[in-house]
Amino acid sequence: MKGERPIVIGLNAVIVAVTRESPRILTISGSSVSDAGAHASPDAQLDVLPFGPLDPEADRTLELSIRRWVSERTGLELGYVEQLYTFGDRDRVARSKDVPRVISVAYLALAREQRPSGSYRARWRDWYTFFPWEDWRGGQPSVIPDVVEPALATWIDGVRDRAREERLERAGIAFGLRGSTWDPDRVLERYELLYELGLVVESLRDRDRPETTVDSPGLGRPMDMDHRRILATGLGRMRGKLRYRPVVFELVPRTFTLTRLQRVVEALAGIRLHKQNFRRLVERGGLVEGTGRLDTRTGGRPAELFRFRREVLRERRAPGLGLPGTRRGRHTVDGP
Amino acid sequence: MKGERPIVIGLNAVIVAVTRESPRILTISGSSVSDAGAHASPDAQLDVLPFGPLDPEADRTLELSIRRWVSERTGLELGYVEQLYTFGDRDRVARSKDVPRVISVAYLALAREQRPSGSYRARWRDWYTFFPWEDWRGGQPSVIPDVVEPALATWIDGVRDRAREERLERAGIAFGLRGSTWDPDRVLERYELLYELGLVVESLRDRDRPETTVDSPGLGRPMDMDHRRILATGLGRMRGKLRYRPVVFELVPRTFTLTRLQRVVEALAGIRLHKQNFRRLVERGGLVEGTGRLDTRTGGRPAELFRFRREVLRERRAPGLGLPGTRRGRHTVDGP
DNA sequence: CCGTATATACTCATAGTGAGCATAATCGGA
DNA sequence: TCCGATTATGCTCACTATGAGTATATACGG
Repeated sequence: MKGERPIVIGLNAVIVAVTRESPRILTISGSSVSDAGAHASPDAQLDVLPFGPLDPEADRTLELSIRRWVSERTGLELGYVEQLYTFGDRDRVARSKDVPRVISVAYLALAREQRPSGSYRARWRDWYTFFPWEDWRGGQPSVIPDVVEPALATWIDGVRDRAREERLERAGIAFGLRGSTWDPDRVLERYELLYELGLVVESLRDRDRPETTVDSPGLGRPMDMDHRRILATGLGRMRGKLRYRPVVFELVPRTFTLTRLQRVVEALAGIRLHKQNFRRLVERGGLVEGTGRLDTRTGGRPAELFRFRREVLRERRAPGLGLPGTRRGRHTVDGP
Repeated sequence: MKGERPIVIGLNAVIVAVTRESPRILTISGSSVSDAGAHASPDAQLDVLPFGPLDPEADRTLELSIRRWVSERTGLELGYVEQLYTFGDRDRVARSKDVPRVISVAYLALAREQRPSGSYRARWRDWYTFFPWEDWRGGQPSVIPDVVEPALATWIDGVRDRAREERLERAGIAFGLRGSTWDPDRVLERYELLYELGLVVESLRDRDRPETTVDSPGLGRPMDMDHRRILATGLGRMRGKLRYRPVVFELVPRTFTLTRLQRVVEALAGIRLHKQNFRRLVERGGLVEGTGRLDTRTGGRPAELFRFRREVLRERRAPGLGLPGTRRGRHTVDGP
């Protein structure tokens, strides 16, 4: 019969900021995770994303709830906020039937980086700490040839015929092998594949015993529960969003040089962009306008300071920064 | 204090099919709405989307839950399913504090049309019944100049200066006025604007008394609770998805003529497409392959039957049917 | 005042896209 | 049998977007 196991609902936030060339997310680190909710793992070492229960009366909408409690607990005022995904797998928090089923409505939020305050043990972390294979700014990360590809090869050869073909194809698409292009957006797909392969600590933990916290070689810092999966979802969404909405501007100061803007995009997308084309895109696309002022601290020739042109929102249909490879064509890395 | 008002969680489905040139959604119509859940309005006339409570133990994931209960109640086997959005506004079901707060996780699903079976009072309805202003296949729907535009004008002139500018801009973007292009995807934006204007019956009901069920002139069939908003979200998502994922093929038979395929896309997008360019897109894009067989029942020259090329999924990055206006440029209607 | 570093401008080849013209294959009736 | 209507299919053209590369401008430190 239904109705025996209670259901609780929580809110979850993936809060993104960028410092210089480092994309960051807000995490709650260390031990007193249990402050955050009733259902925390006993493991004291793991990070979690900010989350908490939903107060059924306090706010008119879920988004307002998120904004309020992030602000109350960390002092951060969020800029752009959008609903990310609702996570509700039966065993995502615990496999026991004695523990309530937790449905988490996750939000993606952008903030200009500020030091978080408050009693909450919040801190910013570079998101590539959790996903080292996602940062291609310096070329292909070494974990891929060293660890991922061999593991994929074994996995692929574990079955035959049709099934083998499917694995081959899936691995190719996810990691840009065999003539496919590396697609920065497929973050979740890659994480899930690594999870399936058992390369990611969480999958061992979920399959075997909670105590398993072996450091997998170069495969990033784990998180508690399914929070790394939530984060992967958020990172993928963030990258996708970059393409067709001018969201970067939520992450940079009011005026900025084009190089600075480019660095922020590159940090998020995890790839290097062609400088001249980036300028063209952003200027001719009407996304920015010059202020006439210059920034002389750049090293060489001083750079003009630009600002975001809000008007673009009504002019163009989908103003974003089309990352390369939007159509087809291979992406080449363009050394720093 | 929190915790006094209970929270319940439900699942909600927007199930899409296309019959000939009519895009349809599955609705539960008529009186015994209360079968579907504990919290139904007393009004016997209104349609709802299929929805029900979540069984916390039955299925491993929410998506499996949706598939199971749709199949149990209507006999439909769903094809493509994706999570749509989670609706959790405090007063979405009732304003009273004595009624639990209902969080609904909505899914978008595609099905080839079949007659629904089972005790559930399910039926297909053309979705333009609910959104008459969204169907531009025969040119601009008359409600827009007749009803919407005058109402927008009044609304815009209700304030001054900056605020007026903002309204002007918002209306322009949503309905493609003042040099903006009609964007088929902005379904939710338009619905919400009409709701704010009070043109849509639901907004009167929510503001005043539940008994208000006046037929608004040409502004479509209302639904119970916020289900029409959910539907608008689904329709918008569906249209967006068309652009970059080959989802249409879930809605057509295994083989089809290109004209038939085009009609289905047009039905969903609510606009007419340029025939030759549609062919080019779909053929040269590698989305379909000819079967060699012909369909002679088309009237003029027989048309070749095509099938979907699954392989495209691994070849191209984002294979969809880029509707016109993806970049900029005005969309022209191309009379039937 | 020269080398280095960064910023900005311009060119070129190619691919995608909106629009329209031209040709092919069927049918029903004159 | 041939013609007009009807639908399918093929092709051209202009224009824009984009990936890539070359060239010029303006600062700094010696």
